[in-house]
Amino acid sequence: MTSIPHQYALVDGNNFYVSCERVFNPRLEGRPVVVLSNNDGCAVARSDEAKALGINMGQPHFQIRDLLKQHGGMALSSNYALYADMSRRMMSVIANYSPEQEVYSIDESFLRFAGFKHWDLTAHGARVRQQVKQWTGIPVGVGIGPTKTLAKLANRLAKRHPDFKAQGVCNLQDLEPWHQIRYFTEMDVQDVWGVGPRWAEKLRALGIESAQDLKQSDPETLRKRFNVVLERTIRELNGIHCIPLEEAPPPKKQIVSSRSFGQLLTDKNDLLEAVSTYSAQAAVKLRKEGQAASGLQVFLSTNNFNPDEPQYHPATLITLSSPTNDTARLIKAARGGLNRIFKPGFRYKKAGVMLVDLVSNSIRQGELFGLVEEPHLLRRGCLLEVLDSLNGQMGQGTLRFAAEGTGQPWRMRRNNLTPGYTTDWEGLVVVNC
DNA sequence: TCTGGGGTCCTAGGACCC
DNA sequence: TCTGGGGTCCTAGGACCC
Repeated sequence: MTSIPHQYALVDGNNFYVSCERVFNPRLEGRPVVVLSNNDGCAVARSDEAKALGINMGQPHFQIRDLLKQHGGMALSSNYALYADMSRRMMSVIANYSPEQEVYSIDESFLRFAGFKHWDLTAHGARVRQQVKQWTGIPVGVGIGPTKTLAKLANRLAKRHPDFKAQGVCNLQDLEPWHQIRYFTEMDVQDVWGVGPRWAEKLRALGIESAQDLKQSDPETLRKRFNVVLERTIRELNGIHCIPLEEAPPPKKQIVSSRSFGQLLTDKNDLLEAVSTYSAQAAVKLRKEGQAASGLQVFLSTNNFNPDEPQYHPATLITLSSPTNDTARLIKAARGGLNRIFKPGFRYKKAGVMLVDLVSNSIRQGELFGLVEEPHLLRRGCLLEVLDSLNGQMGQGTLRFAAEGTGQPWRMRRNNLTPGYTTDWEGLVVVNC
């Protein structure tokens, strides 16, 4: 190959949720801190100090409570409004460093560098890092490589390997081939993007244990034993571009809103309220996406973790007569579904609503027998717009449907929630001089 | 006592059609 | 005894990601 291929960077927030909290509460620095999942269930983000204590991703809160206490640590409820807003800020800073950006997740962004041949990309990466830190307070790691998979791998080195951790940037182009082989050989095959625990186990059984082993495997053979996804990963490890940059997120194919309850539920009315609330939440997402749903699935679940408990995990799909994004219609469908699957005598832990068969609002077909209702539909549309805009300004749930209930005994636990520092006037940090 | 939530893609196999 | 073949669509299950 004569020309230098395009390069990709992966910029990724370190311990993102914890870092967001630390920006506004310096007392969290230097201590083990975890951020908990919904319902304060398990650890979904950990500070370096918490990782050093051996706290794992997804570990239940009750298992680590004492350990944290002993070490002066903290467990915070997740403050999603804060993280989403900090993410938006971080992404907009990163966007200044390339015309092509993919926002891959709440804390990760790919950049593509085409026509940057004469640039020192390592220095460029260092500038991204410095500026994100200065402008948002979030520390990030930067990995650079000729494919997205390699950029991911480089990012992992940047964040974890002692040789790069201090600078926080790793550009694979800077490494001599023998050097690269060493790092790839040190890396467990499961740490390659696209290889999960199941496949790692199967691969190890075939003698493929490191990233280097996988890189040198035959893509055709492994495609037959696994699938085309793993074949692509192998090619990407070898610098062959297979996974494109997605600058605009493709339209969603399904929208899920589900939640474990703060307590086990037996009363059908509580479940009806919960399912109505989840439908309303899903409907908001649906309208933001500019889509309408043709189907709605309702599901219920008892507590999986308790083997002594009688288990019941029903689900049902309701097909709507025409695609809709109207909260009222979706709530009605969901309640109908719940009535179908609910059985008394079980203690329910979780419920959810899934919107499926989504179609774009703009190309949506009129209902065969619905023409008479057009003016009515227009009015509904206006009503929903007002609802969304009011809730957008005043906070979700300010205005809601009666079916969602007022007591909401099933609401999730969030016992240690920090303020909405950047999204709520009440949450503004006050500095006493 | 206490164990998250929201997505995507791929494949195999069955149903159905001609 | 003997019972086609090829194509498409749909679904469930399994894997992955954050």
